[in-house]
Order: sequence, then structure tokens, then C-alpha cells
Amino acid sequence: MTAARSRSAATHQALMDAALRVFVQRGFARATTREIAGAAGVAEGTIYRHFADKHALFREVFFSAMAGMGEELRRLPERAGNGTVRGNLEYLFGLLGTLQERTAPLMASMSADPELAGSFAAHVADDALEGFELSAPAAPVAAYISAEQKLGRIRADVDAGEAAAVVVALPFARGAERALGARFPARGSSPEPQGFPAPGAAALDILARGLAPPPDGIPGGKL
Amino acid sequence: MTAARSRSAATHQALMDAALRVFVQRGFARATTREIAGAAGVAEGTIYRHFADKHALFREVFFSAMAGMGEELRRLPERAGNGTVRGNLEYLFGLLGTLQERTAPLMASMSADPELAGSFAAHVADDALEGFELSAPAAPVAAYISAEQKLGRIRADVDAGEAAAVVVALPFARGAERALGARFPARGSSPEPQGFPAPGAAALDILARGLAPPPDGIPGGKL
Amino acid sequence: MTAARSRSAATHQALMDAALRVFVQRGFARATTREIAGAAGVAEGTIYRHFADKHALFREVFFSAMAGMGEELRRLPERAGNGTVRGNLEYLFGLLGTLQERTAPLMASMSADPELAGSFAAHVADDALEGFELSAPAAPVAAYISAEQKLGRIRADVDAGEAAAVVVALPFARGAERALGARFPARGSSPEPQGFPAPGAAALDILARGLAPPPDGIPGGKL
Amino acid sequence: MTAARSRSAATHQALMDAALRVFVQRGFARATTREIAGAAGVAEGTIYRHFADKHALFREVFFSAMAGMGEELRRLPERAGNGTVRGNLEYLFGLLGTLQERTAPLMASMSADPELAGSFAAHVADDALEGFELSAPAAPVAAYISAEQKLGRIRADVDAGEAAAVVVALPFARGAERALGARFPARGSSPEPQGFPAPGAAALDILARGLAPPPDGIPGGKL
DNA sequence: GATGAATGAGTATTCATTCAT
DNA sequence: TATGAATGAATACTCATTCAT
Repeated sequence: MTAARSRSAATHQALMDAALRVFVQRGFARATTREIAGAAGVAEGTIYRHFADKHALFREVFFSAMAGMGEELRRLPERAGNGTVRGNLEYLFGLLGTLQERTAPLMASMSADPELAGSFAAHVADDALEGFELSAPAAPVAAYISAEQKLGRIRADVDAGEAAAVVVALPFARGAERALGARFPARGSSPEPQGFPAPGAAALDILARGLAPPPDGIPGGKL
Repeated sequence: MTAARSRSAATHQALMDAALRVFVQRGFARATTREIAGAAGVAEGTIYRHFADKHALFREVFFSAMAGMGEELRRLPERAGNGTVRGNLEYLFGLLGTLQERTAPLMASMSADPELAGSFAAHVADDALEGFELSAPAAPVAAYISAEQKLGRIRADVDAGEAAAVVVALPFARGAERALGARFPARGSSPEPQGFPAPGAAALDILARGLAPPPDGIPGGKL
Repeated sequence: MTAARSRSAATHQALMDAALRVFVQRGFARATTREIAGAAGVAEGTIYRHFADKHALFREVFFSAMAGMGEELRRLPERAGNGTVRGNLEYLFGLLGTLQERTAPLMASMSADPELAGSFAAHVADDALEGFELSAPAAPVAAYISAEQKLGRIRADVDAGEAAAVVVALPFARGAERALGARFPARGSSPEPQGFPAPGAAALDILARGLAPPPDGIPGGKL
Repeated sequence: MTAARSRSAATHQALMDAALRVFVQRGFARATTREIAGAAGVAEGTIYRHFADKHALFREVFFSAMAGMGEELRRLPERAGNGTVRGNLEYLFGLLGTLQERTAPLMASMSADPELAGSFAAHVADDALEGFELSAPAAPVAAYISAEQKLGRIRADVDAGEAAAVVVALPFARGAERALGARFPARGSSPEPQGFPAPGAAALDILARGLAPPPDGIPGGKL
């Protein structure tokens, strides 16, 4: 029975891995159950012993792709006061970059397919979400910014929520563009994935400066 | 003959309008030629008198959706030195926001479907692109920033290209998230399209401050 | 009016020519009215001013392809007694060869498409057949053989009808095979149209000998 | 597993049988996958579990129709010297007649449809041809004639290849004409399949005489 | 007479899903 | 559990034919 279970679990995992590969490569709509089963080395019918349907398979793959990230994100506010703000933003960018890298191609399938998104939304509660809210990696970021504001390391006169949105937008845009760029065979020019450059030192500088409190005695100044 | 031509042109436009609606509502993959024809009030076969295939229809719809935007974007550098930097960024956000609003749902279909993206990339040269480069709304923005740097209105020690990427990321992320949010029936809570709030005053402040030159005599300071 | 008529007649002929080309190249089933109209340099709808439908166009093309041949064939019996039997057979082979060459590809379409054949059979009486019966180029040949038998130049103990069938079969088979061979890209070997070699001297010899009356005083002999 | 396999094999065979019927009755171009599936008593999609596409189905049907014939034909030269030449020709006519009867309607579809013929030619090497060359049932016949020539039972001064072409032409023409005749609803007259009569005793006599060596001491004589 | 835009029934093919083994 | 043959509804696309101009 343990053997049976582990065999089943292995099949399950093989299916998830194969599905991720195929979803990323072809997109959900063009990913066929036949190809997924083939890539996993099982029969087509086997998919339906492990997942209710193609949508369910996608959901499970998606959740697995962002597993663990929620936990790290929720711990972000604890970093307030430690190191430099810029350093913490850098750490956050790394976190969000990884998340984007993992989920951007899958996300694209969802935003391209309302039916899929609908089935996803409908089942979000049923599956284990581990506290990660889809549209809100911004929430823990806002909490972090708020905490830094109380410590005087981020200027007090910006709305923490909006600031969080700005911060989160950067790696999001980068990931999305990179995912899109990967779809284009890149005619002639660069074989490298085009799109926005990774948010590097300059991007961090701009954001950090934009958030930094004004030098003592000097107000924000005109813009 | 004129009547015939105008009849044909009317059908063409009806098809484009209907296709845009259906592509946005269902996504390219689930948009059927039958539904598009039905929405346009013509027979299915009529589609193929006006467009080589579904991909060609998509391309034309996409180009039409971003018509004119390229021109306005390319004129951005002319604004350097006029008004305030913040004001110009606000104008740019409006421009990019409109562009995103129009193209985001179509863009999603492309990033979700490599075959579609491939056919798009393959035909980009053939269709009238009006100078608008797909992955580079950032280029004219970089030119604008560069010009402002020469005028001393943006600090000289940031890379114009990276700064442009940061600036462009904001409306992009907002548009993409909004498009994704629209896919979710929003269980219970807000009927409003969720996602990042529009880049508002706070976002502009942060960016403008991050780009602003240091007060006289004071270097960039530690971050 | 004469101008109008001749303009119309020119269009009619252009259509016939174009249709013949396209029917031969693509076969009736794959020949589209669009391609035929294009090849004739007229609009698609124009076809229907000159022909009731695609079947009618085919019929007219077919009849035109074998125009005149009937007359020559019917005069064959007049050659009995003139020249040599072998020489007359050679002449006949030339005649039938030409006929085959012209009609074989069209014939193939008919034998491949019962509906087309049916519409053809149904309209045979309505169109001008000029005395040419489809399945009976054998009839005048049989008459010729009969006449030669009476003159003692062909042995009397063969049935004229069956002998005619044998004679007619040769160019028929050659033409059919040549038409079929033309369909095959001829992998590697000869770029020439394969198939049976043209009925040449040897074939004529065999037939002529087979039909020749036995030498005086010697019966047919055992076979 | 055995059961599954036999079930699959039965479906495969049912599909082949049904396809043969429908191809013969309607011709390849007008044979719809729907009708074939219906005739086989399976769903339309099932066709594509057994055959790559309609062309592949046609090819397999065609090969199956001429299965075994190649073997018998290749053994023809072994008959040289046995029985009478006329008897051997009669046997050959039977063989070729059967082959024609089976393949003529399918052959017609190929000669009427270059695309089909092309796909056929392109895949001939991939499928098992069992040594049967499409355009050359004449080859083994030529070998037989050659062998008889060495034995003095067929006159030495005819080219074996051309003689073979003549011999083969007879059943070919008869089969082709019969197939064509079957397409015509036979207006009024004979309900019997029209066309050339079967190559009967007379035809055999003519050929046998044409090939027979001259009586001792008498050369071929004038023709 | 000629046009060519529009039609819409028809076609081959795909693919998620089921179910007997 | 796993299989894979079978399903059948759905889909993009074709093409002979019509008809208003």
C-alpha cells in the first residue's frame, strides 16, 4: 500500500512537472492532455485519476509554482529597521522576481482565458492557498513600508499602499515583459530575451531616493 | 463601385470591432470565428474575404488598437524643459495608461500563446507599424529623460535607459493587473476591478523625487 | 452588339481555356472557381453568366477537347483496302493517342467522381455530341476490321468487335498510364513521364501479325 | 490487453472496409470522413486514432487492395515453358483483371487528384510495398516473355518490354473502362456495366498469334 | 455583360473526457 | 491504479453559388 501510494504520488508529481513544462511552453490553451501525458510518461486517462480536469491540473500546478513564497513575503515587515531600506528593497525584488519568473507564464494563460481565470477564482477557497492572496503581494510590502515610516527611514508623507504598488510594479513589469519577450523569436537582433532590463542598481537608487525622508530641516521641495 | 467599396469597408470595420470585443471578452484562444462573425452580423465565411486567417485578424485588431499612440510617444522628448518633470511624467502615464488599457487584454493573449506571438512577430514588418516598436515604448521615454538630464532637471548620475524602464513599468503593471483582475468574477467583495491602484499622486511624487537632482551642494547621500 | 457578342465570346473562350488548364492540373474536384476565374482574368461571378454551374463548364470543356475527333474516326472504314493494315493501324493509333492525350486527365476526373459522371451522362443528349459516343471509339474500328476481313486482309475467324477492343485498348492504356504517371513526381529516377512506352513498331507488329490471315494453305495452327 | 488489441484491430479493419466501400462509391474527393465513420459504425474521431489523415487511410486501403498480387506476379516467369503460351497469358489476364478490378476505382481517384497522388508517391517507401512497383506490373511480364523467347516459344524479334506493355494494356484498358462505365447510370439501354468486353478468347488468340514464332522456314513476312 | 462582396453549408481535423478492461 | 481506445462536440477554414450594383 505504501508502494502503491508512493507509485501514485510519483505519477502525480510526474504529471505536475510535465504539465508545468507544457503549460509554460505552449500556454494553457494549446497544451493538450495528450502532450502532458506523453511528457509524464503515462497514459492520457491517468490524468483524470489525479485531477478532476485540465483546469484542476492547472490550478494545482500554479499553486505549487508559488509555494513557499507567501511565507517569505509575510515575514517582510520583520526586516523593518534592519540593514538599509535599499537593501531590503533589493531583497524584496529578488523575492518578487523569483515569484514572477515562476508564475508569469501561467499568469499569462489566466489573463488570456477568462474561463480558466473563472474556474481558478471559483476554486481558490477550496484549495490550500497558504495565506497567499493572488492580487496582493502588495499587502505585506505596504506593511513593511508602514513600519519603516514609523522608524523614520521612509518619508511619512507618502501613502504606504500606493508606495507598495510602485515598488511591486517593477519586478512585475520586468517579469511580464520577459515572459512576453520569450514568446517572440526575436527577429535578427538579440537572441537574448528582450524586454525591460532587470531592475538593477539604478532602479533601486531611484526608488530608494524617492522614498527617502528629506534631509533634516528641508521639506520635500517642489517637483 | 463606391457603394461596393464602402459596403466592404463597413463590413471590414464591423469585423474589426466585433473581433476586438470578442478577443477581449474571451481571449484569442476561445474566441471562435463563429462568434466573431455573429457579433459583426455577417456570415462566417465573410471573415476570410477580409483577413487571411484568425491570426491576421488579430494582428490587424492589435495594430488598430494602438494606432496613433506611437506618434504621440515619439514626440515626448520635445516636452523636455517644458512644464515640470512631474507634470510630464503625469502626461506620460496618461499616454501609457491608455495604450495599456487598449492593448493589455490582447497582449495577454499573445503572451499566453507562443504560436500567435510567433505569427505576430513574423508579420510585424509586413503590416504598417507606424514606427511603433512593440517592446520599446521605453525608447522615447529614455530620450526624454536624457534630454532633461542635459537640462539639469533630472539627476545626471542615473542611466536614462534604466530610469525609463522604471517609469514605464508603473502603468504597465497597473494595466496588466487591471486586465487580470477583470478576469476574476471577484467573489463577494468588490465589484470594482481589483489590482494595483492607478499610479496616482503618490506614485508620481516618489518617481519625481527619485529622479530629481540633489539640492545644490548636497550629493546623493547614502541610501 | 457585335462588339458585345465578341467580347462575350472572348470571355467565354478565355474561361474554357483557363478551365481546361486548371482541370488538367488540379483535377476537377480540386479546381476552384476562384482559380479558374483568376486564370481567365475575370471575376468569379462571370463564370455563371456563361455556364450554369461548374459541372456544365466541365462538360463544355470536355466536349471541346474531343471536338473533331469523331469525324475522323467515323471515316476510318473508308481506309479499308488502302495501304497496309499495319499502316492503317498506325494511323488509328495516332488518332486515338491524340484523343487520349486530350481527354485522359478529364476522363480521370469523371471516373473518380460519380456525381460528375452522372451529371455528364444526364446532359449528353442536350449538348452537341457530334456523333461521338463516349464509350465507343471501338465501333468505327470494328467496322474497319470487318471491312478488311471481307477483303481478306484480316483473318476471318476473329470477332471484329473483340478485335477492335484489343486494338483500341493499346493507346487507351498508354494514355491513361501516362496521365497517371504525370501525377507522380517520379522519385529520383526519370524526370520523363513514366508509364507504358508509346505503342511503337513492336506493338504494331504484334497486333498486325495477330490479325493477319494465315499463309495460304496453312490453318491458324495451335497456340 | 489482448481484448483491447483485438478490439482496436477490429475497428481498424472496419474502418478499412468502410473506407474502401465509400472511396469506390463516391471517389476519394467526395468521400467524407463522416460517411466513412458512419459506414464503419464508429465516431468520426476514431478515424484519427488509426490513420494520420484521410490520405493515409487511402494509402492503406490501396495497399491492402493489392495485397498478395505482387507475389503472384513475380512468380510469373517460373511458368515459362509450362503449358501453352496462350494458357499462361490467360492466367496472367486473370491476375491482372483481379488487380484492376480491385484498384481501378482507387487508381482513378489518384489520377484525378495530383495532391493525393503526390502524398501517395511521397509515402510509398514508408509503407510496405512488398516488392510491387506501382507502374510496373509490366516488369515480371517482360521477364516471362524473355524466358519464353529463350525457349523459342515466342518469336525472338520482338522487344520483350514492348510486348509486355501490349499484353498488360489489355486487362488494364478493360478494367479502367469498366470502372468508368460503372460511373454512368446507363441511360435507358443496358443495366450491365458497359465498356470493353472482357479480353476473351478472341483477344487471347490475337495476342498469342502475334507473339508466336513464325512457322519453320518462313520468316515474319510482310505486314 | 461583368463585378466581387457576401453567403452558409460543408469539411477535415483536434482534443478533453469517459469507460471497459 | 493505470490504460488507451473510443467518443463527439467543437473549430477554423473552403468554396460553389447568389445578387445588388
